[in-house]
Amino acid sequence: MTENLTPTDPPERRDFIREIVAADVAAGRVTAPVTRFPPEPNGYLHIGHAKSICLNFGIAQEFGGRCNLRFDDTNPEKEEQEYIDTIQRDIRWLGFEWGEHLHFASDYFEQLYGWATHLIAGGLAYVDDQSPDEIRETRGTLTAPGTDSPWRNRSVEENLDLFARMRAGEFADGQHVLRARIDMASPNLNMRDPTLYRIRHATHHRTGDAWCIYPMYDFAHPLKRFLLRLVTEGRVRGWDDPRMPTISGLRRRGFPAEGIRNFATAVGVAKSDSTHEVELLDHEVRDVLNRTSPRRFGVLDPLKVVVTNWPDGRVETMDVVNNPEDPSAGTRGVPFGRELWIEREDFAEVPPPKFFRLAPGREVRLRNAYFITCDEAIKDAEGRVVELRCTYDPATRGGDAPDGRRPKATLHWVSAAHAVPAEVRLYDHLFVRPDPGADGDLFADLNPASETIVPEAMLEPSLAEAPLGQTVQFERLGYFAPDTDSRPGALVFNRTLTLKDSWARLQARA
RNA sequence: UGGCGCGUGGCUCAACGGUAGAGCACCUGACUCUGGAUCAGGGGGUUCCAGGUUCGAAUCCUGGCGCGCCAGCCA
Repeated sequence: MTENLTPTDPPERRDFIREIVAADVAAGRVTAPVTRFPPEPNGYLHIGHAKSICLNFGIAQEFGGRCNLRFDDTNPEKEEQEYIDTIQRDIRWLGFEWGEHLHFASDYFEQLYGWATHLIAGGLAYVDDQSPDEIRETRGTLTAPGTDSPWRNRSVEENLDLFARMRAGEFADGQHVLRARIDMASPNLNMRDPTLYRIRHATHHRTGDAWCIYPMYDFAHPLKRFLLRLVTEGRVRGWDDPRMPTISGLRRRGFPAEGIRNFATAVGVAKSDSTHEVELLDHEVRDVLNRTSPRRFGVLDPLKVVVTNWPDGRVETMDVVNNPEDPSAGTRGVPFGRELWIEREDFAEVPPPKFFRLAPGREVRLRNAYFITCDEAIKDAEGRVVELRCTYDPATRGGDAPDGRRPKATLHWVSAAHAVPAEVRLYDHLFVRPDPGADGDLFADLNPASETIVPEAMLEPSLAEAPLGQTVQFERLGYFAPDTDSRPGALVFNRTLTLKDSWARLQARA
């Protein structure tokens, strides 16, 4: 037997569900809660599932109980083994474990069938011969009651016989259906004799052809179809596209599991349906990444700098801190030479007010390297700046001046002779509005600029073997993660998130 | 012209009959070898409206108004 989970510290404030569980435990009604996460294996898990996973597994953990993973696989036409595998991988990646408590609704088909038989025997269910259209027409409307099916009052014996023959495969799809006998006039549409079983001659991914009738379930889940369409119609790179709000997509984009868990905690549990600003997720993710991600230098839009007083061919290795938030992360060597790449937007020929970076005649610090002063900007025939001629101050090695002078800006840089090129993919919101599809056409709201490809960014050489799963910070730019498309010699990075940028905000206001 | 759920700062939510709070966002200052991070401070609410119960109502009651979900042989 798998042991129950070890209790962890409960969150500071309890939501109403945890209140109920705590009260039940205190009153001795239960010793340890058993929760469940019941996905249907018809797609990839998304951020909404992540919240549910954190809730159910989280409660189990906090109270020393356990959480069952139960697949609701009752629709053979939409479900696939691939989804079962990826769902399990995603839950584990988030940091949760169900041990041996893995279940499938399909394991209980026989039991479910038995219950259905009992309902029939008790007069609570009947076999209906109406067509789907007829059933819809007789269900009534929001304001008008439905009407009884002509088959509603069959004898128990006849119902039992028909239901057994449904199972035996004597009928075609749609010929019969098993319905609960409740109230066709109920103001609650869900109570107007809901369908319990339908005939589906299809091969189930687990039970094969053992069954041709399948039970119905009564949840509702708006997102699924929505994401599926994006995938099947080729609007994104797949279920794990970094723009997709799936767990696999967030992981590929570089979001850490801890950030997603913290988000789930932060949004808490409300009784009503809730939506949340993406900013909150971003905030939690930045909070984790700021503490944990190694710093690296990468230039997205390279501008050549030639250090004219630097001897040709000379290379120095600068000692650069890996993470100022975490001294134990140590330092690394980064080569520095006569020719460098800096970010094009870090130079302005005519600097606007409050622009602190490089400009003709101005001195800046190259992070953990030297101070440089721009002497000249070289332009091509169209007047575009193509190269900067600068001089460095040998006394400022490491980034500090003996005379104590402090430049107003510190720039990231990459040695041109050692740089490794990489494709970098920048992401923006998948949709141009928070309620995509509200006007009826989901695809009309797709953001055409949700992905921008930078074909040749220049990265420091240590990034040449960036391992998958490691999100790094490109200093001053944001967080980046190697994409699954990345190969040695053909690196691909995803921008996870930008850093907050008060200069960009200033510009946006102007 | 039905059922269920819900209306609290810009956003998402707390407050469970006893001084309306938090996080995010925003603004200001300090600090800084990332215009990042961090720290300190600040602006912001007739709790949808109208009645009622109560010493006291965001909270309970009544009636409005508004929003969401529900009419698959999907889950």
